[in-house]
Amino acid sequence: MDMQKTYNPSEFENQIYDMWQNNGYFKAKVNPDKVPFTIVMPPPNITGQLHIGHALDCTLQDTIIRFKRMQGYEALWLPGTDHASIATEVKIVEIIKQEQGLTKEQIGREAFMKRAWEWKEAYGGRICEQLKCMGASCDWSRLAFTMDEQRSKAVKRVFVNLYNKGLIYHGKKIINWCPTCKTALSDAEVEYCEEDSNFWHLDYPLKDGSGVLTVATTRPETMLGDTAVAVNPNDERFKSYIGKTLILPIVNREIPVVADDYVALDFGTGAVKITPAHDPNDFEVGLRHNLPIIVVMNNDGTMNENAGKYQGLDRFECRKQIVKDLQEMGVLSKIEPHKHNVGHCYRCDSSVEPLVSKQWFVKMEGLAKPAIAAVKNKSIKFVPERFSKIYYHWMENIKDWCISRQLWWGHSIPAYYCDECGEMMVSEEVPTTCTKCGSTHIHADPDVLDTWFSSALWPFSTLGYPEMTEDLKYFYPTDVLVTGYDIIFFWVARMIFSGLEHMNAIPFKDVFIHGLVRDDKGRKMSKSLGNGVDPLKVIEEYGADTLRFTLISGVAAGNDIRFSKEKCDSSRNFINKVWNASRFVLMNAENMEILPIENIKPELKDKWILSKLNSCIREVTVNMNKYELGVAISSLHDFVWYDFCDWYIELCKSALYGNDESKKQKTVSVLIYVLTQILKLLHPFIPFVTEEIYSYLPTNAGSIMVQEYPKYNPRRNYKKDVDKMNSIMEIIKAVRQIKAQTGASPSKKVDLFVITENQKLVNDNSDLIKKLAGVEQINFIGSKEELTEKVVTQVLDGFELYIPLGELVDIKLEVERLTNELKKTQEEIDRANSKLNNPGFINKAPKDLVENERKKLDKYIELKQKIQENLNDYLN
RNA sequence: GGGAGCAUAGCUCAGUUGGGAGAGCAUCUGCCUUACAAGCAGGGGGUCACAGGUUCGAGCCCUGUUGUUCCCACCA
Repeated sequence: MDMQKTYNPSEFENQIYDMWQNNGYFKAKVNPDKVPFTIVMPPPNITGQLHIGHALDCTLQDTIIRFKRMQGYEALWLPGTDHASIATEVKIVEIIKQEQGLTKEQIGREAFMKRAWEWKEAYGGRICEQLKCMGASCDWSRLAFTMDEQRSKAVKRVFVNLYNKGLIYHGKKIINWCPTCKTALSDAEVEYCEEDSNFWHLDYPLKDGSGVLTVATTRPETMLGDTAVAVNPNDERFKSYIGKTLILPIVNREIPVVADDYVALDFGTGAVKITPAHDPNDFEVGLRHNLPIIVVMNNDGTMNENAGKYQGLDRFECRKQIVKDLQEMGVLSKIEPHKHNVGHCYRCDSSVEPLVSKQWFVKMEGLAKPAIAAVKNKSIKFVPERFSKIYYHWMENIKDWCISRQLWWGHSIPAYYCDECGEMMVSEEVPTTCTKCGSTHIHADPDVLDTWFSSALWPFSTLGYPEMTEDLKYFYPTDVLVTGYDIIFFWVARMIFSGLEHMNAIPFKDVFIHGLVRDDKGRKMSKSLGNGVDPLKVIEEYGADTLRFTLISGVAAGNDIRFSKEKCDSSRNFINKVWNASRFVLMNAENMEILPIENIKPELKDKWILSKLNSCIREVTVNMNKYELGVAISSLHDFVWYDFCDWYIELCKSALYGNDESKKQKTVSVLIYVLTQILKLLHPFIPFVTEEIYSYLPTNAGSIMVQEYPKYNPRRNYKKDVDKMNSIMEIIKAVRQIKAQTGASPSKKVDLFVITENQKLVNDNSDLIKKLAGVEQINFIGSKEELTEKVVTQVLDGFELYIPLGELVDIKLEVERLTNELKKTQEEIDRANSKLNNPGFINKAPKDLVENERKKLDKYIELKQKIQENLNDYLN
């Protein structure tokens, strides 16, 4: 026994991780004799540092995969990282600026990519090393990267297939444009937030001089691109205006008044300026009325040549200037404060401009249908179920997905153009000659793909797609996807339709959704608040097991959890408890031959703990299968601490400290058995400390992580013995309670007089009662009359206890205690009576329940009578 | 505007087919009992947000109300 006296995780966590890895325990392979269980890791960004959210994600997945591995599945947890197009590009741009003082355009695309790859090689693996500190048991030999060669093949194949099926198209549409990142964004990448602004009312004069039409706008600078004003065809106020011509102020362009249902009668002025190039709705109106599209902004958010004298001004600068000019011209008739939603780039937070631009799109309608059906028909299950609603809503209202990005870091779009005839070619291989005119002057599409385009293929691209490999056949579909609710749209939904489209099979069976980790006050962790918790710091201070335990204890599917130092403390205390209990068992097991549990005839207390262990196993297993990790771990916590440590170990002490060697051997053997089961049960949650302790067990069979997980054994429920043991425990508790209430020292040995019909039970377990309750002698009496001393009384079900306490017996206190007991008992009787006197209950409630209630009533009536007798004795 | 979650002890939260309200932390009392003071024993503390309804019986199911958090949505 060379376990350290105190639990000190930093002394063994790293070595244990290396040991696991060196033994290849994380590796999974095609194994026809086993059932596969697969999780693909949501790939963290290469730019990312491990944060508490990763830590939660990682802990949940690792706990599940370790559980399944121990249950005998061929468990694969496949890790990888994401190239994170925008985030990484921003980072590299910064680096180049710092290193060389240059912009990306200045250093050029080739040099930029070279630098980016260098950075990826140097730092892209950081997060993996950090995951290892968490104990992540992923198969690192399969580490994938969304932009490596294999994944690039998958992306090309998918793009070309979709294109050939007509599901990808190149077209000029209105998209979300980030002027800072200078790229198009998908709808999902835009975050809306309410901002205070104004409604500027502008008077557009009629060409015929007969008056003005007033429009209201929140973005006056876009008026430079107006090509019409729309009114509702049913709006009596404006019927006469329809078809007339207005003169657009400043620009002096003639624009028509058109009628369109889109215009609401009861909002704004009832007349809407139409800027097809800069507003999604206006774009639609423009299409319906064949309006010209005039783009007035550059890619960086400055005004372009179509903006006339405003050319070169930033869009917000231009807004101020135009408002001022319009005001001076007398066109601005009203400024009304107005709150409205403004879209922001999810990466850089600058406000997004809707812009007409030529981009690549995925046609969503056909892809969405089977993806919806897969969840509807329960092929894929969301846990908790309510997230399927969110999924449906998004999928049912989905618009075409803009997948091209005007960035450099990412998958190139496999489209090529002939310089001479302009023919477009889409293929996996780079074409050398134009398929139409035979020219060899060909250039590639400059755009890259949305990062999520490659992430969407993750469950199969990581397993060998586009080749139908053995891995792919065996491990796909994967079993569960574990992720936060924040990326259901970005990722989960897209994986589902991609899997169905390209693999013709769902990518995973379950989607286990977890929430956000918040700080101790329930606030989101953020850089600006400075309330972020660095998981690596927590590991340093408490160890990875404590961090894992803390994260899982709070978790209920889909709910956010709060993280606090206090929770870490209590988790650490629990692990410390396990550590010390193990140490105690091992100390007693020294130089002792351990008997196999099958060869031991269990005593009452053994049957009790084995039954409790058995129900704990059931609880844990049932809840793990429901992804209720928080409930599972709390069952374990309670069993280990209360049943095993507080009771069972204490119950064993009289045997351990006695002289009967065979009894001692038997006791130690049961202790070792139960401890071993506990360690195995705990291992998926707190892998390091359980491995460390397991290695000290005389009976250890190698590494705990490859042992079989405990199974529920229906034959090991000793119900009657559990009841008997409970009676003994009740007696012990009663004596302790009496001591505490009378102020007797806990260490004071007392004599116990018992009236019972079950003397044998008490006799057989007298050593336990003596040891745990601090009792000197147990005497059986027939009636209270036999007692000569002043006593304190406690009436239990089947046992009347009397303890002579000499001068500590305070009659007044006793009367008070017994009166109180009497009151409680009477309450129970009343409660039972009110139920049993209710004909509805008697007739409609289940029979056993009614029967139970009757038994309780009888029991309490008897108890009451005895308490009353005792009370009367004191009163006399 | 639509949808979802949450509301239970001082604090953080469990409570899964409806059948006597639970844990951790905090608090109070007493214990250094040779695994553990990061501990042990004993205790106090709750109209389960509010109002109705279904039921013999509701923290749990239904309806409404209030408070709160979040998601979605083009109202210029």
